[in-house]
Amino acid sequence: MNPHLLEQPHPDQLEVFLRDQLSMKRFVQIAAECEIVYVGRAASLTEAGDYVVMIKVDGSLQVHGARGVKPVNWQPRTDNLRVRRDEDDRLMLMAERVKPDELVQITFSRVALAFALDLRDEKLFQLHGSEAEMHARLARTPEIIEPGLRVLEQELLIGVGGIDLYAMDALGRYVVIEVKRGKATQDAVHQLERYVAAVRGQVPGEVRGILAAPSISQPARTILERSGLEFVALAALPDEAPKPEPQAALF
Amino acid sequence: MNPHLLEQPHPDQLEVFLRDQLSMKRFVQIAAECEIVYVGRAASLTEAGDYVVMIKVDGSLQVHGARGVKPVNWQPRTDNLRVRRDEDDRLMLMAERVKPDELVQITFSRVALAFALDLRDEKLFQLHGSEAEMHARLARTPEIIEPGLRVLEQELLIGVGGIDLYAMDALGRYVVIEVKRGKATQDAVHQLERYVAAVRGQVPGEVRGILAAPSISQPARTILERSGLEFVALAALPDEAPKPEPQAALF
DNA sequence: CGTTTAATCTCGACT
DNA sequence: AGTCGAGGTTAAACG
Repeated sequence: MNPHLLEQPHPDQLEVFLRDQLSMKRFVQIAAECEIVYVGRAASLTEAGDYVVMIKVDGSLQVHGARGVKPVNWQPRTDNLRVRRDEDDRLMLMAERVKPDELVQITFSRVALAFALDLRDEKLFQLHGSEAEMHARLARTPEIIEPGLRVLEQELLIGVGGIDLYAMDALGRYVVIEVKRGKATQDAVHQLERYVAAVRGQVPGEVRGILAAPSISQPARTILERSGLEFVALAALPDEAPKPEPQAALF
Repeated sequence: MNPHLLEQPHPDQLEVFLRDQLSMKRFVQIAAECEIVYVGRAASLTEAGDYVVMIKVDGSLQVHGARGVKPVNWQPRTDNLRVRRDEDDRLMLMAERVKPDELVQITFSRVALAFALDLRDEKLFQLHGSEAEMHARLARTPEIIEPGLRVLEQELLIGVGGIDLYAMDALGRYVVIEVKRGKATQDAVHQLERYVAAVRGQVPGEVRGILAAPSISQPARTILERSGLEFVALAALPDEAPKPEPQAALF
């Protein structure tokens, strides 16, 4: 990874370092006292304090505070990354984005640590338990939802979105199925309503709407029943990975 | 910030370092070749590769790859953070959460850099342009939406959610207003529909529904008009912060 | 390019 | 503790 490291660098030193390392598109971090200004979709102002700035090889920038997974400020896709000095000769880093028009501007006061790394690109990443996997499983075994159900389409695109599963029941009625991997909310009911309405405008006869999820919130159930739609509880998928034995906890 | 720094530490050295620094609840980072396993709401597996692990004072953990604002793996509120050795004597870090039951497990192979910092807690952070601010502004000056409008309630809670603004128009009709800070989508229309339906069940007479946003998507406008609801375009708030002059871009 | 949807969404507020 | 809704959501997929 070949780290390049600076401890308590002078601003001149850090300026050269940032220009070099960022133009080489290396992974760069700066731990420093700084203040941050953001202007764009919204606007934010952060008093001078301790933050860790992370700039990745794709130009994405994030500023982390002491707590939480979410950065205090960020820029997902920077178009222009600039280093300059302000009127008091403090070093500034500016991350600009064109669309939407946004700017994150960091002014460094005391810098504790800066480093750059060759972070080789990410390796294979596998995720299991996504909603897409649930669709596939239900399409293979639709009897989980209801006996006699035949799946006609998966991810059927209509004008207003995509129907997770489009099926026909044992009595020959069309069935629109919306699948959720977690507890179904009112939003999910609205999605289903929209899809059912769209299908009713397309095909003759009765159209059923089924929300399939591990569980459903009470308000969601209320509006679901009021709309004449149905809920089917899906059993949670069993976890296969065994947990390692407990150890002394650090906290 | 008093950084404590290790370059290419031996696993024994890193183990002691992690136990010490994490029990002191300092901000800790490790840049290393490692593999990551996650099991919980979903499950993921990452091949050995270069990642940067960040552990904050609140126990939150995130593992960053070469690209993107989002971490590859994370744990927002860790209940137990443990360090142990695997059967091949490689150092492992485990971040466990009880509710929901989740585990992120990192196995380190080659460690390039590790450090700990005293990251003093975050200073004042001000955000402007939130939806809450828009509510307040519209409640103060409802004539922006329509002449003769009187706001009766802000954030009125009904069974199925909260009405942003509840008002009465010049003709004495109740008006339900849903405010969005960005372009209004179909979801926003559904929310408004839900609130209007709830109010119609409570009060006599006509009830209007207004979606107030800077703009609206075409599909949203279609379903809005089909439901007999209205859209009012809000002028965007002017940006006050002036942009600094352009400089040579790094990329 | 706009729109839609999923996400291990996170995070805060409120019942 | 559960639920809802905002978010500078991010990011991917699709027309």
